[in-house]
Amino acid sequence: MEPLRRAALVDAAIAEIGRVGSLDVTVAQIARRAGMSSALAHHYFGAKEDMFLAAMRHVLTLYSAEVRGALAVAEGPKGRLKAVLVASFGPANFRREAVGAWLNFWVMAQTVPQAKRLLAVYQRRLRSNLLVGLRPLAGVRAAAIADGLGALIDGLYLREVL
Amino acid sequence: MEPLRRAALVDAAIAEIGRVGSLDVTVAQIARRAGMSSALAHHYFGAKEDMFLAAMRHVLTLYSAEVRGALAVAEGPKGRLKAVLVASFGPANFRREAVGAWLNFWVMAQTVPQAKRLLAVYQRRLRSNLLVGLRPLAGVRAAAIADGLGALIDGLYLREVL
DNA sequence: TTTTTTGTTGATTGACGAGTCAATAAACTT
DNA sequence: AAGTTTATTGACTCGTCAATCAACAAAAAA
Repeated sequence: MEPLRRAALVDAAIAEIGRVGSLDVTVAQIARRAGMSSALAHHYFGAKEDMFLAAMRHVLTLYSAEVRGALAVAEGPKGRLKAVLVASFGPANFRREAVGAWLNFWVMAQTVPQAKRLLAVYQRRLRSNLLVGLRPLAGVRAAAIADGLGALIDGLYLREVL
Repeated sequence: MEPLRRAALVDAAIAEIGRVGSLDVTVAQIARRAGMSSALAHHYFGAKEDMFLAAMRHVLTLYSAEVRGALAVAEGPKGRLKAVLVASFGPANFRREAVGAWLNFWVMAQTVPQAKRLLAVYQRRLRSNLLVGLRPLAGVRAAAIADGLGALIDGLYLREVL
């Protein structure tokens, strides 16, 4: 049961955060959506924050998988670059719920060190993925372009949230 | 007293939101920082949310003023464009506290219609300011570039938050 | 079958926080 | 001086919610 319940709770947490638009989501709400009592949610995740962190990790994992998938079939530098962009704005990342959750994970990163670390990992990986495609095309300027492109992606995503 | 108290509360709210990194800030905290009782805070702003909205309005107003100031002394399209960018990344917007507050206003915009409207006004204005500088330089493509540039600004800002 | 482990919940606790209220004080008005 | 408005607060109410616990059910192990 444990893995099933945990997965259900993680999904429910993402959906609920997305629905409400903030982290002001009660454990009871999440548990209800996942079809169980709030006590059970506490049983599987010690504290609420652990649940949120697991949810964030899950979103990030999905994103990683998508990028990896796209990169696997990409050809040449331009192809690789395009793959990252397509994956970043692919349907999985734009599942209504995930979009709403994303912004709130950002907020969480401000307070919760664990969340900050997760986000840092994601940013490093995005940067490195962009660099692979950019270096053959832009040489020394690749690093600067990757930084700008990363910010642009986040910015466009941010716009989409509203 | 009223205007003084309100201003003090708005400043305290921005500072406290920035410090804590989220909207989970108690009225008591804000009031204490502003040097008064929580009851008094409730006296001047009916509800907590009103205080937050006033704080957001204040930040946005400061930003507007800065852009206007920079545009006033700008010469030519390139100058105007640069003025908007300089103002956007100017020191006022990067006061430690304000930076932290921004992200949370974004979150608030997801839930509170008033906040959404304020943010929309800001985005429209930014876009139009960019367009003034861009149209002479890019003609028809100005609109698309302005959109991208707007997102880029937000994205860079977002990076800075972390 | 008895015992143990796993799954599950209703009820409760304890803390916290927004918003109200009654009361006091100080400042103006008449 | 008496009255009226404005400023201010401590104490309180009421609701909410995370987390715990004791109890029950059901499956697995002995």
